[in-house]
Amino acid sequence: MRIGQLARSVGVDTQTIRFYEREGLLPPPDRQDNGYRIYTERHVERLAFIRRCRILELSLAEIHELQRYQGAPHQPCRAINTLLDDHIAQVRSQITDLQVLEKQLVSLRASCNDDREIEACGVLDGLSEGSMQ
Amino acid sequence: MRIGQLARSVGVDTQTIRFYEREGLLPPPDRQDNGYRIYTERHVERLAFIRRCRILELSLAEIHELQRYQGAPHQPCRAINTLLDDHIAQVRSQITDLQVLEKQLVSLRASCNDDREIEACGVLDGLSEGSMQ
DNA sequence: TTAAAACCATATAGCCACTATAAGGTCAAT
DNA sequence: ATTGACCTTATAGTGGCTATATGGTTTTAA
Repeated sequence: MRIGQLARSVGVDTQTIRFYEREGLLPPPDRQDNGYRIYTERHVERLAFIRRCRILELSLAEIHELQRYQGAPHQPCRAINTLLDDHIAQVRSQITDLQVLEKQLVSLRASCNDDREIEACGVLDGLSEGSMQ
Repeated sequence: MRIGQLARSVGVDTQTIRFYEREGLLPPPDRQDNGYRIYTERHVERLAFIRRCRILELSLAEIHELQRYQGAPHQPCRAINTLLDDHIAQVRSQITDLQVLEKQLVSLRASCNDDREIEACGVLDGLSEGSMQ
């Protein structure tokens, strides 16, 4: 199949496919005489794997690492679990950071109501004063 | 004061200050005969304002908008409150997205324990199979 | 048969908010 | 005279794409 069909069947842009190839995440496929890339079922699976990882917000570097593990099927899989644990920890810390942020924003917002003049705006005042920390 | 002192007093890199100037967030200061930038107390306040906004993860575009409002002190401040409300909504949606993500990751992680071979790794399997959605 | 539409190719720039590097000028102290 | 700390500009890199420009190829419809 050609790049457009691969793109449609996995749900990505053709540009993204070429980008993954350049980044070494997708093996370079054979070419037709006219230079068009020809993909196989393996490429579909490989691309779908990448996409599933990306949905989970794994970085391209982490995906690369996972692909290396796939090449050594008889190694212990602890490193994979560790990679995932680290990623989960990262997501959790992002969540708590954002929750702190949300509280700060809500408290700032509470310092104003609509229908004031900008001069008297509690929000702008909160941002201008060093009272924020 | 020169750029280094401004940077130290607000806690940013000198590069960042020049970057804000290029982006139009910080007004271009006067220069000494040798070309060095000379800053005033106003610049300190202005830079600190930017930094407080950035801590709250407001974008440079949003900060720009806030600065425009500061120039019109007798306009109603509703637009400012709306800007903040939108930002809060955005942060909240990021949080819920990340919470969904965390659940998916934890459930994937639960499909494996350490001490398997990569071939049998539940995590890698979950990523390879289309069972994820 | 020809012309348009749809597809493919490469190369390059843009997004965001910086951060890093290179290459050099200025100034005070030793 | 030289070291070191400071300043200057210009340019490239980060991540993961996405957009644009420019041009070749194939398919489809008039």
